[in-house]
Amino acid sequence: MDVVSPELNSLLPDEIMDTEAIEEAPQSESAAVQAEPCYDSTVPMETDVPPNPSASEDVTSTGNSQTLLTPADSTLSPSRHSSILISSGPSRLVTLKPGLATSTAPTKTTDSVTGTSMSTGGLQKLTAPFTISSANHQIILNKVASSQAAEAAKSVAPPPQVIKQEGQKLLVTTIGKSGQPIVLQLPHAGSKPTVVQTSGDGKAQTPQFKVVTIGGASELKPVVGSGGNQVTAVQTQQLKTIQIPKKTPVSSTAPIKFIITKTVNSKNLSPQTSVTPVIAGRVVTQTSPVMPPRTITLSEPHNTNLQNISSKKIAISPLKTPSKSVKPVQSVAVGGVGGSQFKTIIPLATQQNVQQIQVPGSRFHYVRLVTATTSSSPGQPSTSSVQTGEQTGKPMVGGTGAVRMSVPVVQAPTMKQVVPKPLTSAAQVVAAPQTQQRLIMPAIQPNLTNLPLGTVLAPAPGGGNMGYAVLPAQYVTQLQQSPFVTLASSSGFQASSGMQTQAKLPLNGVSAAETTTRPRKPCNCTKSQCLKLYCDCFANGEFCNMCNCNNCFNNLEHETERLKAIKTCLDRNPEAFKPKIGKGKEGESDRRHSKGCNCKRSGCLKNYCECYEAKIMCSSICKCIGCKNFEESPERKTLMHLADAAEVRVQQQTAAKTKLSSQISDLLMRTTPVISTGSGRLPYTFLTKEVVEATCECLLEKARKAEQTHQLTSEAERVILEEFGHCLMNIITSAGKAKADSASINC
DNA sequence: GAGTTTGAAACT
DNA sequence: CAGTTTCAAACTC
Repeated sequence: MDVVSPELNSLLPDEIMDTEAIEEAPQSESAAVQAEPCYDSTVPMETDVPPNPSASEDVTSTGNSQTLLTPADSTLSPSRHSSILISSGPSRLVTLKPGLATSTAPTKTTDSVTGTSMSTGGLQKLTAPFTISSANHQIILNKVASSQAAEAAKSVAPPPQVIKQEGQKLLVTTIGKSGQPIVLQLPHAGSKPTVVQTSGDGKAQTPQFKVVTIGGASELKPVVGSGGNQVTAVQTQQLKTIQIPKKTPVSSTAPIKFIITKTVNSKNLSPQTSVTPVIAGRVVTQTSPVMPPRTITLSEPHNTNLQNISSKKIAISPLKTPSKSVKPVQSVAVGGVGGSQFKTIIPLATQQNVQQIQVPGSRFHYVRLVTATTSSSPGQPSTSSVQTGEQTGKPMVGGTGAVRMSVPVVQAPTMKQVVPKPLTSAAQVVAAPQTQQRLIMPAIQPNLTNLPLGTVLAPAPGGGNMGYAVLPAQYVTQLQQSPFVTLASSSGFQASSGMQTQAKLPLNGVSAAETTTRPRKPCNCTKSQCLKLYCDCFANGEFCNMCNCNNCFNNLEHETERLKAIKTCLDRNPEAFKPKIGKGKEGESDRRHSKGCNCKRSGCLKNYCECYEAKIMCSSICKCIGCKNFEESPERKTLMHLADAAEVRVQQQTAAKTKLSSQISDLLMRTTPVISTGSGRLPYTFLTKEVVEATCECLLEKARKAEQTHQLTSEAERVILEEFGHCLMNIITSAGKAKADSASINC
């Protein structure tokens, strides 16, 4: 996953900036694209979004928090001049207005599909005409709730984001604010790519899956992320899903998605892409009277090399007038994709949600999904009412919740390349306040051309809770499997101290520490705000999670500060975020400290020493004094033996405890259900009330007989005691018998 | 748990 | 680049 943000552009060193993109990015708008109708109605997309029975129909919700996206024109006829403008109002309304496309987008819109939305009662109307302009290779998602918003979007355009990816399943989720359109730049076969292409050897292109989620209605931000994967098999379809969840709580959000299905003809290698709307998780097929898919042609090299993916670009930029100063354009080049893997996407349809996620064991421990959710409509179930479909746009309320979408994705062992490219040098200076991308970089590389997976767009300074996240499939999958994620996502995860507190909340009666796998130890920073390398969390590119730090800024709430801190660290040391323990020179140990230690008093045999802590020996680059951390060191060997012995001992103890606990539990489970009474008495407890009463009856009977026979008191006592003894024996015998029976039954 | 030690990071 | 300071983890009691 890569993160690119306008702010980051300004923060990152100059060397990472690709000036070529600056020059070429504006040209993409004028790129000519041949639009071809796509007749492939199949959508090879896997999603677990609950199908909406009336997906093709208007869906209404009682809250204003719902996002409505309805194409007025039910026919998404193939258009060669198509641009999609999706404008959403501050009330989480998503409207599609073709008119905006021509006015705000620097593209010519000759053919447009418009959609309208209605508000019923508490619902807000959504007039959602939109246009798909294939001529310009752009899909512009503009969020304009009102005329003012539309104007604002026109006048104040955030820096466009150009994302180029190759063979990478791309998932982009975002929750933008109003007035910020998102333009999806579709590369043209004949047009020059605005972004430097890193692959493409002329072979067949592998399928790509791009999912763009625009959460919330208040703001749309250009965000694009991607991950690169190697293509292992030829695929004939590519999916691009644009998901537009609203800024409403999960329970009331109806994500609107566009599934762009790319079909590559194996014969003529002419890629075709169809845009299919998905409402409330239901794909509106071509047969749908509401939103028939549109077909556009993607300009992609007809590569046959599966290992390389042709250049596909997605430019997400605000609608801005051409006269405006050019805003920075960021490009993401993605490596090849292949194989079959599912990428799970978690929509950001949460209320004012700042989600922090850490993936245990993953190189990138966090993925941030931020939503600028405003008020939510209480009582809006995910299965909101769906109105009958009409040709006009229809509001819909989709199930929010943890909408999960899985698309085939191939693992990408290789790094994808992110090449941020401002259109102009001045573009960097022009910090779009609307642009609230959020950057989350698990491990920030000094050179963005080699960003690791996990890059996330970050918001501009002063930005709200809007954000975008590009989630590699494997991480998202892990996220959903993580209890922590569930906890965070379900409770409006708060960053900073609140986040930490919340993360510690017990989960199902078990402490979070027991149920959540934490990638590392919690930090205890007090003065560094967790924004310096003193903080292990920060140094490892992680958010603080379940830490004990104070005044923590290493969270989503302080991404601006965090970005600055990252920039500062990178300025100071470009290798700051790279692993310290790496492979040494040839002939040396496979693992060694990149910088070496400087220990003076510890003899490098304590955890103060980073080499020793990493369980590696000091190397020639270490500047330690009195080092004892070398191969032949007797002290080291002794320590190693002691450590090994201690470890074995601990393991044995742990195993013994586990075994004992298991046995006890097993024993209880076996006996309790069978023998215990309804009152919950433990097994073998046969001195129940009934047994005691019966015993007493027996004793009293003996007493009565002794009295009737005028026996001596001593004789009566003897008889009664004997009877008591008999009773006890019966009890013991019965208990033993019952135990044996229960054991046999359970076994 | 409080205090000390240590060395990396940050600063000058 | 070197010396100093700051910082948080490791360690000791």
